[in-house]
Amino acid sequence: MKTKSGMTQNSEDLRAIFHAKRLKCTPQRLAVLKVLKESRAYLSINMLDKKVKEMLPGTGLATVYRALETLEELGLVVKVHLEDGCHSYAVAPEGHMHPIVCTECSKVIDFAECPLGELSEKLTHDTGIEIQNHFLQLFGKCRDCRA
Amino acid sequence: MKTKSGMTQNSEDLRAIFHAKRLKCTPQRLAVLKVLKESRAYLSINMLDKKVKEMLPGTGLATVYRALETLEELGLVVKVHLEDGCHSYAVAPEGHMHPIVCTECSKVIDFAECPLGELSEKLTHDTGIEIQNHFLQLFGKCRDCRA
DNA sequence: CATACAATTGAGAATCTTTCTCAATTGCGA
DNA sequence: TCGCAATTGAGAAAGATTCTCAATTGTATG
Repeated sequence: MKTKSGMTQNSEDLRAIFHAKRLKCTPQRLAVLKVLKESRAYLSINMLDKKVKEMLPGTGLATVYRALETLEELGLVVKVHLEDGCHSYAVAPEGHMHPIVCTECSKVIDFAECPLGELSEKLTHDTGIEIQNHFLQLFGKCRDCRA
Repeated sequence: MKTKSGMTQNSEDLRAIFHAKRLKCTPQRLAVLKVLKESRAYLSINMLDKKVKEMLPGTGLATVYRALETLEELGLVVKVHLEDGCHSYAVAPEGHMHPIVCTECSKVIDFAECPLGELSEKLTHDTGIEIQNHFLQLFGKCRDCRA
């Protein structure tokens, strides 16, 4: 009952998401998503590639790239920018949320209290710029890593 | 009188900034900074390279990369992440500010009303994560580009 | 102002990272 | 089950970034 809006999609939900856009539900795409879901952290392309190959041997690097692109278009995965300028990927949070990334262990905690709704309106009014989008990430050290 | 804390450093200020870290004040580094200051917009490496070569013919691409790295360390320049995942560079704003990037013309407007100070404290308290840093950018369409 | 030295530079090679190509394979609708 | 369009693997290609090294150039020092 709650699957469609809840934390995780089951395989049927996923299948529907793919088919709605005439995309195939392939083991490679599922593997990439599964790896990200299981890790609960940002993963670089190389780490992803490594873990996907463990889960589904033979998967090519190009396929990992392509799967990420597809999953991003479907809103299932987000690309993130790390402080050093590199890219990584994570499962997309539900609803409008922003991630807190632990700088030690790369774990991700999403938070929903986005302070930008009202600020955007104010800025649009003050500056004449029509705010369309924003990108926000926090970096910190999680409880475990502080011990 | 206000140069040291105001909008722009004059050449003497700059010289001091370099020398404080035993770095040379070279025409190449100055050119990269000048191009960024004059453009008032995010510039990709290639655009920077092009404009720097116009200002100081013979400057190599590697030097542009190295200058950006140095200027970033000095806090004079910031690396930014665009929506498509590419990197660009801009002059660092004074104080704690965040940029609004016009998605049409790449112009940058900095704003100072960072809503994250109090939110960070709240999150640290609620989640146990010690927030160290954050990254925030807004995207929108500026007045000129809406006409 | 001349000198010496360490930092910096230019050019191209080397090393990633990401995309593209194309034949072979595989989901999936009919 | 069949046929077709979408997808994949592998490697080539393209792009982005860093490295190497000899030559050059700021700058502190005298």
